Amino acid sequence: MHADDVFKALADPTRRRLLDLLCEQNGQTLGKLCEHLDMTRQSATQHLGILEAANLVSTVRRGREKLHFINPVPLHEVYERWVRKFERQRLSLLHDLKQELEGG
Amino acid sequence: MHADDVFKALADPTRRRLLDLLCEQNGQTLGKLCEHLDMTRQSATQHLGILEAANLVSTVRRGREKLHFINPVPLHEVYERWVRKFERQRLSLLHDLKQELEGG
DNA sequence: AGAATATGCAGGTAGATACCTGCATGTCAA
DNA sequence: TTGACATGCAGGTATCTACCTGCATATTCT
Repeated sequence: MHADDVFKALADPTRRRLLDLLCEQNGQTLGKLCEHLDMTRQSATQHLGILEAANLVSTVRRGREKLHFINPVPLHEVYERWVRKFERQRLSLLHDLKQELEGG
Repeated sequence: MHADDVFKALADPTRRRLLDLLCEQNGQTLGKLCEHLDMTRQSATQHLGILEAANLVSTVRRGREKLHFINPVPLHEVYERWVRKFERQRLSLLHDLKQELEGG
């Protein structure tokens, strides 16, 4: 897994919006997704390409259309590997700061 | 909460490394953190500034030193608001793709 | 076949980003 | 007070990024 690609892909609000749109209705075409975005089709294509490179979106060609599907696996892996560590130590990390602020 | 700041802050590998370093030992100074990074102190300062702006790191001055502490709260909020939605639908989202691939 | 539709590809540009160097400020300790 | 130490601040630059326009290709429908 390439954590950097996933994080970079998530860093852009348009790409998070695309994931949201696909979450509402999975398997949408490029044109359909563009209806909800305030930019040219070509720009949206680039964003979808980045999501695809990060393996967050998988595509299937159907005739002249290209269907886009969310792949939730990388998100899950990123969470497991990067976020849960901080979650586990959440209270103790806050405790460290609190103690310092109190002059510990 | 400013989700965009948090995601952008997490998009850089150096900044994720800084969070890791603070997770290992919370409350480190700038100089201490720099020992583990292959860049100038000034560059590291910028990264820490971005983490602080995203509220992922809180700082406390102690004399001429500046102590850095992780704040795990924004990470938790981002997870709750952005990741769990996909988690909940994980299996059904994969199901959509599988069905399309099988010619559904 | 020919028109309409859906997407692909090749540049071009303004602004953001991640580095850097150089110098200034503030704090501690002898 | 003075030297050493820790950090702050002001630019400067190369690269990346996100957008655009223009044109090409592929598929469907009449």
